[in-house]
Amino acid sequence: MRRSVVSLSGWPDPPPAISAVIVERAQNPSHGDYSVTLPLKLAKTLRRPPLKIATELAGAIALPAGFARIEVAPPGFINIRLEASWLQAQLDSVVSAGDAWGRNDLGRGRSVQVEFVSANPTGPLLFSHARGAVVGDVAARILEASGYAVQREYYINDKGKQMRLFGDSIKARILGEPAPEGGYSGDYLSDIAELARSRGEMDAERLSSLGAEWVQERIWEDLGRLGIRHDRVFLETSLYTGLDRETMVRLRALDRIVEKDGAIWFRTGSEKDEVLIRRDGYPTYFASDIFYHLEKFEGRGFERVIDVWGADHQGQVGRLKDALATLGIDPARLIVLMIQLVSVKRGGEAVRMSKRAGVGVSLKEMLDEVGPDALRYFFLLRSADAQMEFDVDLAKRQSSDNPVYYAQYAHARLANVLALGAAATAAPALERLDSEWELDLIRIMLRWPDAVSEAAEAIEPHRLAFYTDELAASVHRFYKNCRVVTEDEALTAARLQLTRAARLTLANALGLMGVSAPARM
RNA sequence: GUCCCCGUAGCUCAGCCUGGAUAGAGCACUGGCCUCCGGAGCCAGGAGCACAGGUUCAAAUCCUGUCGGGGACACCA
Repeated sequence: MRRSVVSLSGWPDPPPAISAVIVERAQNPSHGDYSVTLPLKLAKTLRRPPLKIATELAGAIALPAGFARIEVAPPGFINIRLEASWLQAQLDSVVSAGDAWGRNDLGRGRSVQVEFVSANPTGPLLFSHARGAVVGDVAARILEASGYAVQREYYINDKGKQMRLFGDSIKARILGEPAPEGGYSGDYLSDIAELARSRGEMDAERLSSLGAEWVQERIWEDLGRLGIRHDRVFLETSLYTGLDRETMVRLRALDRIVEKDGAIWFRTGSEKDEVLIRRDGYPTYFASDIFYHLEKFEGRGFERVIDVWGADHQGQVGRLKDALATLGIDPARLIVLMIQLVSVKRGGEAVRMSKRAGVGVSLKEMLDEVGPDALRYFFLLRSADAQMEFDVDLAKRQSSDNPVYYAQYAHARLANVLALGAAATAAPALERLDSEWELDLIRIMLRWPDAVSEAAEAIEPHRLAFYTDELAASVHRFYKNCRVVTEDEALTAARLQLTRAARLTLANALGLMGVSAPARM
């Protein structure tokens, strides 16, 4: 429930007399457009019945133009209703806003980086990667629509054990030997082995980069099909050209470094210190994360950084923020979106997801089966911090009544009507858009800018999908109950204007989610 | 054992941050709706806030505890 008056963007300010008190948007249309609960809250302090306070307060308010009426409801609410004419009049400004309808300037040009996917190129993307990919991408889109300067980054851990293991695994595959302990064993290794053979490549290190290159191509391909592109790839190795040493020096100067057992530790201040540099001289993930984030904030100057991480990295958040704070960076500037696990069910059975073993459902396979639009919408219909189950069979079977088609169909219907009414030239009689369906549609439409800014503030992409669903439902009801193109030219023109505004809103909403808005389907 | 996320309708999920007026969708099920812009649609129906305390005029929402599911607590990545 919105509490602050200023965030009711796109809606007229409530009457000045009550702007100073708390005005909320009514949650139930039958209560009006705005509601005030202040009398209930004041009742105790004033030691008077809330209904009396409400009546007096309501009586003292002179409604300015645009407002129809103010009424009191037990046990002490004040409800305020907008004039239909005000709602109708908004259609023109919606239509003329075009693609910009719904955008806001919350970010005021501030720079923010969204780092997401960042899977190592040792195996193709799995279905489980898709959730973070979609959430990260849509978070970036929402921030862009809210006036932030956004950069999308893909981080590759191109140093260390996994890459060596990957090379060894390819080599083993070429030689027809079993994969090394803890190595990779998916079918795709055979393709890489084939490629390596054709090039006469046998050196494990060369094999790992050859394989990584091959896999990364597939990753870009899958992401491309999902409508996702990154602005920049960041290689872990680039952290080790001085930044690592400088950071260690700084931490040491801050007296946060301890050496023991042959390793170098970060003093956390709590019981348990954390290893930064292992006994074998290699930095831990914790260390590279510190270097990396220092580089983001100090090196590149991002004001905010959003990391999209799997829930299994949850333990890392606290200590990374602690280390950043130590280095003088406000940890609130780093926002970590924890993407909870997606479990996959197929044939009524849980499917195990393991990248190294190469089992599980690949993203490519899911893209082939359900398509990018349905896949994106599916993930957006869940909040990222809730675990979810995905039934593959259900997704395939339901592909024609997937929620995404509901929204896309609403858009196609409107587009169809607009094509049909393209020749209309009469002046629109907007005041005749007075049915419950038409006014309801306008009300929902006018909430679109708030849906975007609220999603941006909370960084919760799923809000868009739920808004879109609601909008689509209202569109379908309007379509069913209000025939647009008729003999009545003035009404036709008015409804065409409403149709234009609704189609635009739906298209912008789908567009922000990276879902297509087809004119026919 | 400590920490994080989750527990809302038969199933999959919103709502919780910022407490308000009969708790919302989709799927499934039941019954209606095409002389009329696309039935991938519309209308109607039943059923739910894990449990127990607390705070409050008011709790799905805030606090504490219990139970249940998942995850994290490495010189792994």
